[in-house]
Amino acid sequence: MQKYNYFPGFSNLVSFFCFNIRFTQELCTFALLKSNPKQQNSFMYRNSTCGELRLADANREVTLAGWVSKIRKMGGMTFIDLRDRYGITQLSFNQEVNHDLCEQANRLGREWVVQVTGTVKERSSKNTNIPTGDIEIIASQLTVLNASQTPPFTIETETDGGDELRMKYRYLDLRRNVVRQNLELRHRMAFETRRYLNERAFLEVETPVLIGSTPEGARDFIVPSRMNQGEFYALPQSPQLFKQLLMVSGFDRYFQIVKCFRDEDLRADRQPEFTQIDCEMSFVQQEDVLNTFEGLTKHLFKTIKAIDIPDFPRISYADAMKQYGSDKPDIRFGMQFTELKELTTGHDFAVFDAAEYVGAICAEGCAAYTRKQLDELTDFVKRPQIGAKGLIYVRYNEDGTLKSSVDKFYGEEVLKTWAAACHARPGDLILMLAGETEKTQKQLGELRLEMGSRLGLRDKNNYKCLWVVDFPLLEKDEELNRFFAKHHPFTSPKPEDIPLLDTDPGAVRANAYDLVINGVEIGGGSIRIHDSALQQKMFSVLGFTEEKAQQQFGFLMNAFKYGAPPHGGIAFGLDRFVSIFAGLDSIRDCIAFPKNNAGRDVMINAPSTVEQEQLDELGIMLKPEKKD
RNA sequence: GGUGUGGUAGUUCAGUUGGUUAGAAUACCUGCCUGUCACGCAGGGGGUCGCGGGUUCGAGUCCCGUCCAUACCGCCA
Repeated sequence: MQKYNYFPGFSNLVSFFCFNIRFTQELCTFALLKSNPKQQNSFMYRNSTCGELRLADANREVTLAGWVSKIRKMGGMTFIDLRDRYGITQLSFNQEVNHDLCEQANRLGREWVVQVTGTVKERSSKNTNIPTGDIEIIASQLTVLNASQTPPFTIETETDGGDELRMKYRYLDLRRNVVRQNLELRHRMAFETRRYLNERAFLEVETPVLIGSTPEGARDFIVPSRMNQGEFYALPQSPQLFKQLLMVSGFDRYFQIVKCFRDEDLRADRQPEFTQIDCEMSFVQQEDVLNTFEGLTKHLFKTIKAIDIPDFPRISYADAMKQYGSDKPDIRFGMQFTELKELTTGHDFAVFDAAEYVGAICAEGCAAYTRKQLDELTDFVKRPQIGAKGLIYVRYNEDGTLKSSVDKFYGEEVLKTWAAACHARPGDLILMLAGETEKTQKQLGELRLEMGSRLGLRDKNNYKCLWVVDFPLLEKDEELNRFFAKHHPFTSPKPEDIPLLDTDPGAVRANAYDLVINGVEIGGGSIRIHDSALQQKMFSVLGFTEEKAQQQFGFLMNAFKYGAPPHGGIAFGLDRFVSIFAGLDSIRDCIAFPKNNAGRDVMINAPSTVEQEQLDELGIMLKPEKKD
């Protein structure tokens, strides 16, 4: 319903033009605005943006273009908030000064695209909430570039739209300040990453997106090949093999900000296509990689958020599991585990006596927790997702007395030894879980995070970085009774652990490392195997036959025969990195067009069925739908 | 594949023990208003209560199924 067509016959031409101009401008403005905002003056639709005019510009005649954000009709006067990417500028129309123009302004609607020419004037009543609040434009000419339907939700910072609707109309959602700012942050982080790596002689090299499928790791997205019927490409889960080949080629320092694909179920922090800052270096050891990318991380914190981060602490995988029950500990707060197995056995309490592991955390100042709060915590750990059988607590009261849920079995003297082991003080609450070691540590880790949240110890603006090192090389799948690579099959074992490959593969540690920020795994990498014999050995431990290994990774092992340098690398998840910087709970908010929980793009409705003709060309026949 | 939460006006939500014509705010439309900036005031339109079945004299409300959304578990080298 276009009430006013100001350009009958011309509107298509105009919008085509408009698009081209805007597009060119988008590419230039970021750099231009920094150096000299006035350089934009020569563009055809506008000579200023809605964010730049100030009191100093008073009496200038300017032309702006943008979207009608709000109209306030006062009777004889009308005010319009005109919005573009750079901000909001108030347009002022006065019936006494220009009756027809004011009438024209009154007929505009939200989100109409207009061009306005007028004079910058100091406001008689200023708005201190916006940067342009000291001035307004006394309009002399108004052109409607395009009308708009009423948007399905308000395009404001505090929108009334829910997530589902915002995703369906993502192009409108992206007009909102908060969402656009997330993408601007993403741009700056990618830009600073390129600057930092470029200054250190890294080359950005593009690697193919249509590659072959490999059995290890996540499920591949598969692309049928028309020219090779019955055969399929796969989309890369990472450019892993190619970046290693680039090292063999002598590129020495490679990086790429690159889309990667994994056909697995989604989460708030997992999308089927995501972006990695993918890096590889030659002639380096673990220490070199950690220093280089600790430097990158510090550079980003410094340049983007103006925060100086001290040197990152390091923790071994084994210690992380023992102290935090997680391979990505949130070290914004302490509350490390205390093992109490020895102090709990021999008191006829069957649960503890039978348990392989008894662990405790000490929640400072929580001794006064009510029955209800303790029940909530018990329910929390008993949820199927966590799966603990129950929760034992010990209150260390302010008066120094101790009270526990297992008083029947343990006297106060024993409880005191627990409290001492946990470094608990009067006023603290000790929470205990028992059971099989690995499982219980993970459960206790979840409880620790929950307590950290409840106690407000996980401040989004407090950043704690951590290297987790010495990951195990292999992980045993108990069901299949075989080993899988924990990182990937090209990760090198620690030299001193190589003999264990034959005797105790599960105990072999890898030259692998993860960067963890505030309990989020931001990046991970390893020093690779560069010796074809060791690589062959690795494949055999992983249960590949020689033929199978040759078939899947033959090109890599062949390449290693032609002078592969020692090399290693790392990959950062850009989406997660940005969402940590932006304080977001979900990576979707820093992705322009994300997928929903079911892997759908609800805006363009993908995935979708294809024409029979397309299937025929590919030689693909669909299975009939299952009928039960 | 599993568990939890949700689905009511364009939108965000409320809706009591199952009981009269399903409400609020906001958005939208109309009128009034010359300094608003969350403008204000008056009025108006707007509903297949996700869908299907069942229980009941009677279902937005209870039961079963199903679809959609979302968080998590499995999965994610």
